[in-house]
Amino acid sequence: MDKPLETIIVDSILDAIADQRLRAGTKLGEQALSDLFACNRAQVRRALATLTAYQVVDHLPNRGAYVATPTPQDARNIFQARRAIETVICRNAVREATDDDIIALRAHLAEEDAAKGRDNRPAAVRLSRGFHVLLGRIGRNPVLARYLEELTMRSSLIIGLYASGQATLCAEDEHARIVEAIERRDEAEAQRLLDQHLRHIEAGIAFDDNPPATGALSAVLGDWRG
Amino acid sequence: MDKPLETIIVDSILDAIADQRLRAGTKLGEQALSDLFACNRAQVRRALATLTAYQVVDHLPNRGAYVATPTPQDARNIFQARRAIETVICRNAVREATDDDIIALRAHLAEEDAAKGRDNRPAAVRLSRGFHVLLGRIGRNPVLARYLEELTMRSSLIIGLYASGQATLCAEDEHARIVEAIERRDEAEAQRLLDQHLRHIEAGIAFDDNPPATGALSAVLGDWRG
DNA sequence: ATAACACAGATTGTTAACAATCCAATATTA
DNA sequence: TAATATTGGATTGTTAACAATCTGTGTTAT
Repeated sequence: MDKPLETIIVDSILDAIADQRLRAGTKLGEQALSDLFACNRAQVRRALATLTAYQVVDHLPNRGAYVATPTPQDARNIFQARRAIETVICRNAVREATDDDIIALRAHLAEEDAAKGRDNRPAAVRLSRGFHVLLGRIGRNPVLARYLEELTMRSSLIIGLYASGQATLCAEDEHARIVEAIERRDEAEAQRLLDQHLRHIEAGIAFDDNPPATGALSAVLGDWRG
Repeated sequence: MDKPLETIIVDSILDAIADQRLRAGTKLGEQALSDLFACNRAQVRRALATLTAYQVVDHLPNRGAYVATPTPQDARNIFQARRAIETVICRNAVREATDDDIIALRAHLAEEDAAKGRDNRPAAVRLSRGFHVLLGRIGRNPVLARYLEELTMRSSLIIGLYASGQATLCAEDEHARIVEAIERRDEAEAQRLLDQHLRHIEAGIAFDDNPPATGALSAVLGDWRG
């Protein structure tokens, strides 16, 4: 079941963006990527077209592809969209979560807790997003889940741009309270908590400083071989 | 301001799908498309990658690209997503619609009415979708607007598949009532009417018969030169 | 010293030829 | 006759070479 290489390239870059290893504005050179993934430029080119369609990459004609740099206005729109979508996902989750789903959620909370205890920020970032993505899967609507994945990815870019320094990760107790509400099948409360949670994240963003630093591509996209 | 050709190909195909000129399941051969748009296959290939990312095209490895064929389950998910997204768009529209926006909405209603009067079904289909897209623009959130465009496109495929015969177009008086509510700045009522409108469309779909007919590509994508 | 210009290297965009895969029609065999 | 093999044509996937464009550097002229 070897996946097509183009999929691997896309997923590797998406993972790197979600984990904040790839920062906004980083150039994604065709040659660099084809070297990294040991393939020809055509495949890289198609992968970049896909990522551009996902709006996590900006493609400037004759200049190349860059990791998208959301503006503050984008950020507001993205978080409004997240509230619209995640609210419904959350309602679905309350209605349709199985016992196994609840177990998975609790396990995830434990992982988040552990990562924060170990002061492992990269893991904490990944797991923080992972909570929302997991909720998306439990919501049993792949259409909404996919949009949520896109939006959480762009949220990672936003947080990396405008809140890199502070502890702007999802507060884990907010996640825990949402899980409790889902377990109680308290639809209204779960939705209220999630909406508030998203507003907290958005409020924690400072729209002033923007350090557009960029790192070496090979260091960041190292071990893509599953 | 000549657009890149890839964009023209993508938009042409999207327009054809939105207008129900391209039906679900139609094969999009690379050779046929490069002949039609007078370009080489590489550009067609990237355009198809973009359309695949938009989920309006299915790409089967070594077999080619086909216009997506949403399942009944897809349809339910898509309409739930539309309700989530369009409800928020509608609220935004009520809050931020300018006088010019209202004028544009009324003009659109008139066009819809005229097309229906002339029994011009292709135009009616296009304008019916156009109403929702226009609402999306007035909502002033490009992120939500883009998702809505994707979803209305897929809705066109669904209606074409499962409700081709009947008069399952948006009832124009429902559109009119929504505009009136927006004009009155009656947020709750506008949202209620829109939600109901979407439920009506969904209810009008019969999930039994599916005629996967397919037409000639050149007849359908004729005049792409702006 | 600054600004405009020109050139060289690097990067993206395009094209055409070649390889691999699939599909349908025909031929073969029980 | 029905099921399976085979074979030819068509379609997709890959590769490499070539053209166009951009970026940065160094030069020249004011």
